[in-house]
Amino acid sequence: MNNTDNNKKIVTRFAPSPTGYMHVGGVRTALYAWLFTRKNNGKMILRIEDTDKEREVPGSIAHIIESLKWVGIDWDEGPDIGGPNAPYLQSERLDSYKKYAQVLVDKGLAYADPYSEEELESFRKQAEDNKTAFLYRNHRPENPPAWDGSMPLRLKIVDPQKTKWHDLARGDLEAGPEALDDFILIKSDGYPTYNFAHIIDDLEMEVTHIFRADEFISSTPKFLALYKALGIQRPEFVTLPPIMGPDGKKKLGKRDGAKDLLDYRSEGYLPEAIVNFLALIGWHPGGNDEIFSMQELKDLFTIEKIHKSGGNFNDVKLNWMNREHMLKLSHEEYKKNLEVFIPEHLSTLDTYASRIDSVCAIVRDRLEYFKQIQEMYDEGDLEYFFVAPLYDADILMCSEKMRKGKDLTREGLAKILAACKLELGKLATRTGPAPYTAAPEGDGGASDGMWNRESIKNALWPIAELEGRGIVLWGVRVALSGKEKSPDPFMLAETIGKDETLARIQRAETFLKEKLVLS
RNA sequence: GGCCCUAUCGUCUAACGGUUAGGACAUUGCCUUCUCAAGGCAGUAAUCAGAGUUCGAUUCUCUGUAGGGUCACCA
Repeated sequence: MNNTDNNKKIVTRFAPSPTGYMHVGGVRTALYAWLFTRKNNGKMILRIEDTDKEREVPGSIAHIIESLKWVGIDWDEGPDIGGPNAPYLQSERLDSYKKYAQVLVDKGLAYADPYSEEELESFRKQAEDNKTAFLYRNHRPENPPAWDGSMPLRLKIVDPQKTKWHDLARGDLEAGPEALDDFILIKSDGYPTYNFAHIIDDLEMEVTHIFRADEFISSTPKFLALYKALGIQRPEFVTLPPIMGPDGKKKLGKRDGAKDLLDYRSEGYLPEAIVNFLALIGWHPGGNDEIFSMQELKDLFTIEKIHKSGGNFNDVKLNWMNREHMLKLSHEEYKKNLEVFIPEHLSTLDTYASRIDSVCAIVRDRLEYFKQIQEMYDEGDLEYFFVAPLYDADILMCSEKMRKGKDLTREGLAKILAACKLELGKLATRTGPAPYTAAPEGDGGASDGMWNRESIKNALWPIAELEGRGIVLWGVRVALSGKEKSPDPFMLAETIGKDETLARIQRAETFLKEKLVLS
């Protein structure tokens, strides 16, 4: 608090345009600004750049706000909460732009553009034919008409020269005089262009640091010319490297599959993981750590560590990272997140409440994002936890390889299952703590005859050693799950409970015998 | 095409003139094992190219090459 007294308070802004949803590139810009602001006890402003009425998409402002909030980004002033610099919609700040535009007109640094669209187009074509860059200033009207608001207003570049400037993230940058042209300040519809509006707003809102995307580098000379014309000091530029699509060929954009940020929410990604992942495309604190919480990112963040080169958005690694964050969740948090995606068909069953905790624990190692539980369901890998499965004789009988030379008939397997049932029947019904916490290592709970993973294993083991592990454990497991692939039989038995375990083994036994008689 | 930016394993990256160029994801093999998953161990894999500066370049300079951005009454 007291160490920044001598310095000007840091003010940043995130200024999206309401032209649709928010994608990961935009979020990353907001994230860096936010990390920087919060680390330095600054102030963050949310401003909506809605000067293009054509492209505006209704509802996007609310959608953007929701997106930002989801990943944990907040702001001190904005259209939703107000503030001393209100309004925060550019469309409501037209008077300001007009005021500064008039200043420039009075100074002789801005003038009305009298050309029609067709005339402009022919100039452009001319330049193209001559293989030179089109510069409006080469066609600047000698005696422009007075600006009455019906024509576009352009900035007059008086002395186009090479421009040099410093960017906090990119270092020293420069551009030739070709980058400087008489650009439009106010459009003929009365709205300002981005180029003009953002500079006025940043001035009035006293923004000190502009975090922006890579594509603004090329228009920076124009901004600089405007700052100069207005006679004002510019904020610091912090230009972020681009995020490329998975193929690394193109800047990630909506057209190239950049998803709506909120899609990640509906797929069961954790906001912490998204933030962690995004933070590390284009920035790294150094060292070998990769998993960071929002708090850690905030503590570690420095502009100096922002990269210059672009990075790819690789969702395979995002999935890995999401799992890492899922693993950090407490059981209760995990369960809460998971249950959103469990089909109602299952969650309304009588067996659901007593088994879901255990299912959470089993599923923990297997999911990279919560919606994958639905994929499990679709594959038939979830239902058997709650409902007795149907059997397939070929699956119930394990493979030759598993038998390790031993002969096995259906009747033989039925007998083995009967023996397993007998042994398991001797165990007491579980009365202890929830199964997901009752998986003691070693012999804890193994000798007391309680129904848990360890005691189940001990009950089954002698039979498995006698008849062959492959045959017995496979047989019991499939009797419980009905599936070729599933968690091990001990976990399954523990999860579904003693009664259900015995009942399912009985069913499998009967199934084998009946099948035998029938065939 | 003009202007501009960038360049380390397939991908995300570490290194701020001296390292056997490190980690992670992915991939491959092995171990564990009743299957699947998880886990453990191991392996393959990079400084775009060419000049210079330097005792020494991934690191600094230049050229080339490649990729990207931008040249709107869009932001």
